[in-house]
Amino acid sequence: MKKATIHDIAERLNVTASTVSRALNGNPRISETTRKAVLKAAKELDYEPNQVASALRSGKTQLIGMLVPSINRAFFSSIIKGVEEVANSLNYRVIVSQSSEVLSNEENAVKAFLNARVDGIIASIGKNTQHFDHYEQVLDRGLPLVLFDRTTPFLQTSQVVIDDYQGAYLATTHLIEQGCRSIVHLTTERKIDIYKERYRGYLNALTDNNIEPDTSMVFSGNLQVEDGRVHCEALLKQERKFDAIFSASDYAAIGAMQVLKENGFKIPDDVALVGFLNEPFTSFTDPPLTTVNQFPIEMGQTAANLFFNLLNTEKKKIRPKKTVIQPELVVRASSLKK
Amino acid sequence: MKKATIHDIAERLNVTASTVSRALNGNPRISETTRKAVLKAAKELDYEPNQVASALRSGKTQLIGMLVPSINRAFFSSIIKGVEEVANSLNYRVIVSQSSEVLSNEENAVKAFLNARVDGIIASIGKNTQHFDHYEQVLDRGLPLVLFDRTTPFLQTSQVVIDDYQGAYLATTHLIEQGCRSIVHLTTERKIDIYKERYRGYLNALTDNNIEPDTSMVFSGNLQVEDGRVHCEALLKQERKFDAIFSASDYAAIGAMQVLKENGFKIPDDVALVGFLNEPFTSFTDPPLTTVNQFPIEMGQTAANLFFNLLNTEKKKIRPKKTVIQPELVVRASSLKK
DNA sequence: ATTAATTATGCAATCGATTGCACAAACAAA
DNA sequence: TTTGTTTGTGCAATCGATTGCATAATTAAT
Repeated sequence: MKKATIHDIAERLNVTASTVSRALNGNPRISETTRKAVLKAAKELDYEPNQVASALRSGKTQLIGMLVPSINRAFFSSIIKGVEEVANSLNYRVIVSQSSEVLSNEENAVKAFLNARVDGIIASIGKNTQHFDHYEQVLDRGLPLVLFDRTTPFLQTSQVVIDDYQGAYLATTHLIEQGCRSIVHLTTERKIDIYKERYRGYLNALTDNNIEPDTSMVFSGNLQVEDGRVHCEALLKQERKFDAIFSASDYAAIGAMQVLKENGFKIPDDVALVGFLNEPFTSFTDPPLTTVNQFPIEMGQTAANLFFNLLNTEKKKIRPKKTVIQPELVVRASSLKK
Repeated sequence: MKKATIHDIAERLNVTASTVSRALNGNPRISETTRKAVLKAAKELDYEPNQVASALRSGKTQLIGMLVPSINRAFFSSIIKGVEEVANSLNYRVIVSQSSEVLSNEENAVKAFLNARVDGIIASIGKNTQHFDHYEQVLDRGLPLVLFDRTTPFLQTSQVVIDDYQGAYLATTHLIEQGCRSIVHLTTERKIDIYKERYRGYLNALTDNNIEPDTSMVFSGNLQVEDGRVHCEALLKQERKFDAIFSASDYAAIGAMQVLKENGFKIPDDVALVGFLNEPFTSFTDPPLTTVNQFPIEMGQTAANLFFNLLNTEKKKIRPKKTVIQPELVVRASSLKK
């Protein structure tokens, strides 16, 4: 049994498909009588619009392409959640793809989105992406493009980021307030801005509190659990004096926590710890890890709102907008002395 | 500057759009000469097929609707990841929606998928869903439907689940092998099969080892962290003797772990702990939590494979297939004595 | 009663790709 | 030379909804 179309409705009422289409879309040139009849017939025939046909004619698919490095990372899946919520409420659907941080995947995903004729794209660029031609194409076609978290100044388009500088500044200041003076920083060499900003926040918090930054206290790696372990073991081996670690990632912070505990250090009394990301596991460590909340769901909602802003703005009047979300320091036992 | 269509290619080569279409689709009735010319022109004009037009005519959108209770839960986002990987490699895209365990959301999402004319649906049903009309509609339309994790015997369609019974059996047996005899079980009243199966696995492991099950050792709640805490506190208050807890969820296990540690119990020596899910945080607790891995990414891949199986099978020959994934006990320090 | 203005609907093209059927050209067989 | 195949393309309809323009029907104005 096939789905009813507007033609079936038209036939039953002895009108044309045009009339039915207009009636269903609330066109004011249709009489109230006809409109009611159409709506009634539509219900009786269990009519549901075919969005594919509609999309072909109107050029609007009601689809948003969403590209993330990895779907199953807490941060990204929460952003997807936020985007989905807003999109859904406005009758848009979200197509997700992942780049796995590989440029060619990223390019292919964007191309696939364009072929699927999405109405626009929301994306976070890969860690190592330096070419942006594929995104330029999106803009050239006049499609809305919103970047989140990992952005680039090379693309003139709306973006949402958190204030990484502020997050790091808050974290470091908090450690100082807890009496720490020798604060280690775990970071990465990655070219994306977010880590530079966190590093800058760390440095400024130190100098603002009259603590001389010491570059030998800054360790660069991949920010994974193992990196945290390695750096921390190196610190201990060198018998360096330090009373706190601010890690640009929760994972490295956990690695450090493990090593510290294994070596009999008390957290936070001997060494206070602060991470970054507010990964779900941070509240389950022992002690629970102080970290920086990036509000990923809200970030997703914001990205979606920016998206619809672009979508509803005349092309000529579009002015890219950058939204900066203020992060929140989540203070837990790993840094709270006394 | 508008996208080129097959008509533009046709015009340039003085052939018709039919020929171009056939050439691009590898129809053997097109001469090699023409095919090459078409391919060349397509490249020069930067032609990309319009999938919307193709979808309208062919009835295939290359879209899969994927419905999960919540996008940002590790288990579900990993399943999405697995589905996306397979789908992507076969040139399909995945639309995601979340039900938030609310029936009306579930119904709306399915309806939205149908309106978007997806080629089929992969879904996990809501915790409280007892009506399946919306899924029946999918089947009535002859669309592939694959259910995963949370399924129902009321729908005749392919599904992927893990062997919850076996997971629980392994977990409980492991505790017994570690010398435990009084094993508490944390579960839920929910109507979905998975918890019943885990309970059954727990019981059978006990009786198979000549341990008399004691229903007063079984606690039912929501399986969240707080529930684990509450149940554990109750146990301690009643001064019940127990030497292990097998929780049907990692969250409740963590709650219990917290309470035990707060009360000076040694884990695993005084009480051994095993959870279920293999949530990412379980490796970061202290001690790390023994748990049951459900292989969610593999489950997603399997679901996708079942989906394409259905898609490529003649309607008449379709025989729903149930795939059962064998879980793995991930033994960590929370249960490993000595 | 005639004209003008308004209102409701129909006609037909369009979006871009696909496909059954027809047909011309080229070639082979008789 | 005639008939029969094979091969490569074209024609035109189709998928279902949308929309500019035309027109019929109704009402208002003169």
